[in-house]
Amino acid sequence: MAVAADTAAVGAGDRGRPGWIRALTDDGTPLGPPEWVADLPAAVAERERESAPRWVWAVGEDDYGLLVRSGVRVARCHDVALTEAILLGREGRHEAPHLLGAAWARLRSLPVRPDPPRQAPEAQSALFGLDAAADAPDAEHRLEMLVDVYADQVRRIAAQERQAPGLRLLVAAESAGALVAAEIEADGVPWRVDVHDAVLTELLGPRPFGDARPAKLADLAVRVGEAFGFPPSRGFNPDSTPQVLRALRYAGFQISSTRAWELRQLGHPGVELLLEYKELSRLHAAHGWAWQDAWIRNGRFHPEYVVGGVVTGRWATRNSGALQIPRIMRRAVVADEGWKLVVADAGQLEPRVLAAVSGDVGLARAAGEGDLYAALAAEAFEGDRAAAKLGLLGAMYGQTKGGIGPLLAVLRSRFPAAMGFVEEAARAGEAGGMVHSRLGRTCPPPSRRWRAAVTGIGGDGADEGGGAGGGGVGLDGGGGPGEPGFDDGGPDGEGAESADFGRQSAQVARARGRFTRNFVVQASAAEWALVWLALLRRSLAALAAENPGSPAPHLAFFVHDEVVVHTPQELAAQVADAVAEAADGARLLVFGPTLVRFPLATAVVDCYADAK
DNA sequence: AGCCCTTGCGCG
DNA sequence: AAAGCGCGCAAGGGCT
Repeated sequence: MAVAADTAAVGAGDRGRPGWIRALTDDGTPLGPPEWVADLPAAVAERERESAPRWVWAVGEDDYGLLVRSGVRVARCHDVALTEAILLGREGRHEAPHLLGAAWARLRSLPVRPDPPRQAPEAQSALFGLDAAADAPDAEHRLEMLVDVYADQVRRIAAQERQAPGLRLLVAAESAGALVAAEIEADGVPWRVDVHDAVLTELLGPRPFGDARPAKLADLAVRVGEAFGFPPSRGFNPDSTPQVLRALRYAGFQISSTRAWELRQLGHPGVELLLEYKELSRLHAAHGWAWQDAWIRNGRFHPEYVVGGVVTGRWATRNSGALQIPRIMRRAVVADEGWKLVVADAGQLEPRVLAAVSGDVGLARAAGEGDLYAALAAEAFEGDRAAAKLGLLGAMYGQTKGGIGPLLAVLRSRFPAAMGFVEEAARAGEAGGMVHSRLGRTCPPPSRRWRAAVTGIGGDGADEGGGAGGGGVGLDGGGGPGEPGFDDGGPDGEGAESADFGRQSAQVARARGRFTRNFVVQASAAEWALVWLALLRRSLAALAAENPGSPAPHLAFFVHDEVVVHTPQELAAQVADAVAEAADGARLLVFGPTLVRFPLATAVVDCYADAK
């Protein structure tokens, strides 16, 4: 009487090993009673072999992480927490709690409590997105909650079919992203500690004891101090911005900051030393020996991704700075013996995405070429590629100064649909409205502070963006994305009357306009990349299945528009093909028929640093 | 000692 | 040549 289920909900038990499984139809209707299994990873692996259902779980980061650590991989999932965040975002409630407990409470019109804080990885399996309080429901009850919330999410997605037809794909891709993230975290980036050491030693001198400054930095610090007239005994610290500022002002320079580009204009002999110090100091602090101790285990760097951690849907990382690995440190990323790295970079991704989402035929034609900027330059900028690039980037970021005006004017006249698209998004943002990505991810609404600063009223009026259970919006103070710190226009209420209130409020409004202008592009680009990743993951699994005699290739790294696959050498060519096919598949799924292409710069290398 | 903010730079 | 999006992270420094 085995029923082949499309979908199966899964719940981890408190100790991680036992758990519950329940077969469902794809709309969440149970096909039978919950089934207790003594060894959850083994049971999941068995069902995966039998029917490869779409697994439903509360928090992929935890639930799938547990499975992966037990050596189990699955093909598909529905991640309730990530889905809830996307659905809440469409309601303008980005800050509302989104884990299973909160989602279920909202569904039942019960009081919604804040999401529990993240726990150490060892404790994660027990959490299941719920408070570990004394009244936390047992595993079987949690499975019921999971099934209820899943069915509700399926209904909510279906209800948005007209306004957001891409939502189903977005949820699938976001969930698949969580699979990729968990697998990369477990497999890790191949990282040669000896090479890392060699690079550090070459640049900084030998590893110092404790947290002493490495020799090269100590030496530079003294020389910088001397150059600016500090006797060595005074202990000049180039890491201290106020000290550097004082020194330079004392030397007669009018300088507003110690940013590198500003220092470079000074022409003081100490500046070069200072810049060298700053560069090396940063390398040491951010990716030096301490970082190595913390993050490299057994020749692998294990980053922690936060899927959908950025408002635009880009991934973030926790603690390791994985998305900011300095180019020079990529020399330490080396394939194992007999293996290769396939490194693929989707070049000029955002302008291509703009061409696709805006439906601008002229820009799409340029984006059908290998070098979009060159094509654009030939078409509208008399062959001046630099001008074409500057103009297009300026249009996507909302640049107004630096002589960009004429370039934007050319773009407006030649590519009205593309320019109209970003300018419409900017106007919506300035007016406090919401914008959406290609697949339906929604930008956050303006904060209370933003509205107060723009309208001059209602600094703390009724603000709850509707919705049961409200909870949690909490501190609205920091200024959200697109809302860089702005002053409240004066020490007290009379700011609203002051002469420059209008100017300030326009400035604040425009800042949000730049955010929404960029959101529609960056968020759509993130979706293309997510689908690319998901399709590639599927192809790699198929490739592994076709080559049982060979170890399996695996995704090793992902940064916004770039992937690294670690593969047995004999499969490298096929992996490179798979990467390209996935890119084209993502184009079709996300954008449908379009002239736009997403060409990749792909390299098969031993060392990441050799890819570019 | 620890919190919170600012600064500056790494990445895309 | 410098002002235009999204982030994470470390260090300094003011505060409690």
